[in-house]
Amino acid sequence: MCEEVGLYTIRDIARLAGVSVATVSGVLNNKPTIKPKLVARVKKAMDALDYHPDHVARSLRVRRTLTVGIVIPDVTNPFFTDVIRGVEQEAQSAGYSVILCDSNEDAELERRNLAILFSRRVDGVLLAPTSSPSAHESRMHQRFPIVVIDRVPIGFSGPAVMTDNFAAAHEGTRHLIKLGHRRIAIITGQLALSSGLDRLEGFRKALQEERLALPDEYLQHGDFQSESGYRCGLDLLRLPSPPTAVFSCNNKMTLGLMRALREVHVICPDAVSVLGFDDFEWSAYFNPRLTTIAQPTYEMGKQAMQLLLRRLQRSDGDQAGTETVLRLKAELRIRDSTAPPFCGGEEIKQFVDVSTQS
Amino acid sequence: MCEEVGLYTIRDIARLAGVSVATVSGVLNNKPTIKPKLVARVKKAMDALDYHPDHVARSLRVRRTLTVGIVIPDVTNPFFTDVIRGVEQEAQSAGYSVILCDSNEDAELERRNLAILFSRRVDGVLLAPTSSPSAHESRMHQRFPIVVIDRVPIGFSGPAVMTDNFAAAHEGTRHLIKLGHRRIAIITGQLALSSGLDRLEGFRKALQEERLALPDEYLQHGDFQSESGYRCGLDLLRLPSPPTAVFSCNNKMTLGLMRALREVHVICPDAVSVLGFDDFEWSAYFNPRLTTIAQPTYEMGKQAMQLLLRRLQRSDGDQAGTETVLRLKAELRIRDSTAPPFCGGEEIKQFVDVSTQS
DNA sequence: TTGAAAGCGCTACCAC
DNA sequence: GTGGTAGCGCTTTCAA
Repeated sequence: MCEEVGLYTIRDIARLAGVSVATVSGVLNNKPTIKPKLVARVKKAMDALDYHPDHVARSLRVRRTLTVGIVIPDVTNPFFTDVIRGVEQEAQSAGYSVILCDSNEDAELERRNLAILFSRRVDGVLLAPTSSPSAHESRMHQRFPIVVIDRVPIGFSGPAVMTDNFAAAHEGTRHLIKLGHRRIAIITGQLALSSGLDRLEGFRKALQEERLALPDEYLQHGDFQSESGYRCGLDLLRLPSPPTAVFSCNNKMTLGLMRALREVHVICPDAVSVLGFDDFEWSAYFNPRLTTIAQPTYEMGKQAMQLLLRRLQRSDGDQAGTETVLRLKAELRIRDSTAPPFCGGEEIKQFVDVSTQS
Repeated sequence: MCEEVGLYTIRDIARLAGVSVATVSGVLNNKPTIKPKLVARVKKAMDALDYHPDHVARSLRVRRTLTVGIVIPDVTNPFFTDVIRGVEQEAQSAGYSVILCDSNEDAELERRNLAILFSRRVDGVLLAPTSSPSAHESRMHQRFPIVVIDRVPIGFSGPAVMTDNFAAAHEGTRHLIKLGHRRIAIITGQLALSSGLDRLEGFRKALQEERLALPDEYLQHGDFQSESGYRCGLDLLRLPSPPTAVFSCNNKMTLGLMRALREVHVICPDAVSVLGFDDFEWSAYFNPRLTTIAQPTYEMGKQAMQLLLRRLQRSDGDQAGTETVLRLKAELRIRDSTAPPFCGGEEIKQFVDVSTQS
């Protein structure tokens, strides 16, 4: 029946209020030059018809959509949903809407999503890129402001906000070392991504500072997916001389690693300590409770959106502006999955300060 | 410098290809009446300029945006992100984009989000409503097709897709009963939501079938938030005669419940069994591994989007159509958090068939 | 088969 | 201060 309920236009309002469309438009845009009396009349008419201005028409006219796109590899990963939440919050309060695109860790899909977003004339984009080196060379990057989050492809330059992965990994590794571990392994992410490389480098640095070796077989190349954590974990545990501690570079891989541990009946932290990158609501309920490096996810989303908004503000012109890169500080959350090594075949010596957190 | 890169219009293409704009438009819309030769020429011109048609202008003209909105109470809840993933997938392959709105469990925000989506002239909306009874009376529900997911407010009628909560709760509770539990408590969600009420009813039914009592103090009213699970859990555990099993009606509340258990040093499942509604990737890594009722989340998202798309297809006219309600089947995943009751002060008798799953 | 022109709902300019 | 009107980029008659 009332299918076309409420599809009124500015002209309907104008007619009902007995003014011109220009006046109605003025009211919509809070033009201060319109007499209060008219404003009231127009508003009354709007209320009467429950009028909601057509954002599409407006966008076409003013050449701004008040819309941003966010392209992420996996909506299902709690890391990204926390980020999204921050973005959403910030967007809403600035009057923006956000179009969500899941690129499914697929560079081609990412490219296509960016094209779609361009067609839809979003004002800007937040992008957590896939690892494909070619993706960021797309022409889309010239089309609208992009703020990269979490991870930048090696060689990319432009505005970005992420965790200070180097420092975080360094701190986490130091925690392991202070516990007394000497044989420490790492399961890395893609090294073509800053988040992958920086974490490895922070890890390396901490080892070097203590003159600890990193045998090739302790350096396992993962890809941030659960499966790789599992596979690498298995490889490590089956080594003739397995590590006494493992640093897993993201939440998914930690999951895989824990599965591997369970499968070969290696008890954590008794036989091997586990330090995971990424914290999540459930970390404290694991068996054992997971020691993690918590990224400031929500904050990351907020900051990224704010950064993007600032770019959009700036006269909509020179996007070339400053190439801001924000590095947010992570937080080490020590729980039960890390402990001093258990008679690991080697010297368990020196005072072990478990409570250290610095 | 090249700020305005690629903002070409259909006229630019027409000029370059030496045809009229109508022809270009025809090519864009795959009109079969255009000579292949011209099509080729136009396409070449498009490629040359890397032309991407303005979706905004198109939307204004054809009065369809190929956009849907999804309004959910919490992007951060893995239940919803799995749903979103299903929606996204289905939307992408149908050429739709999705605008994400987090209503933060706030009825007023939900209402506002719906209004914004209407202004943006989305073709339809997927809505996981808050519990406020008034929300679904909004005029917005007359404006565009809405498919409700997960939970419908009591009294709502319209297309919806959700889990068969009654059956799922019934099956889960039977599992507890078969393990030998007699003193079984429940922590419910909002009973003004179908998901809250139906789970309670399924639970009740299973109890009644076995002539088991449900004392008032075993019926704890939660609100699907972690905090309420914690509070209700504490109340239950401090009862003079505490239950030997607790059924928690969603993932967040289960989390709170586990926290309560830990806090009062009650061992699960030795002292009390826990059955949680909602499964997630991490359930199997909890201490203990959680027995859960897994909803078909991804499927729910897919089905909901498909249902919506079908509505949109149907001549864009009679939305009044059938009031389809899909009830998807859940799956009981038995793990370690449920076990036979431990000399709970009462008779532990009869044969206990732990492996049952029917 | 192709092209010219009207118009989607809004804003912004200019004339009153 | 207010109103008439051109035009944002596209689709879609209708005429040629």
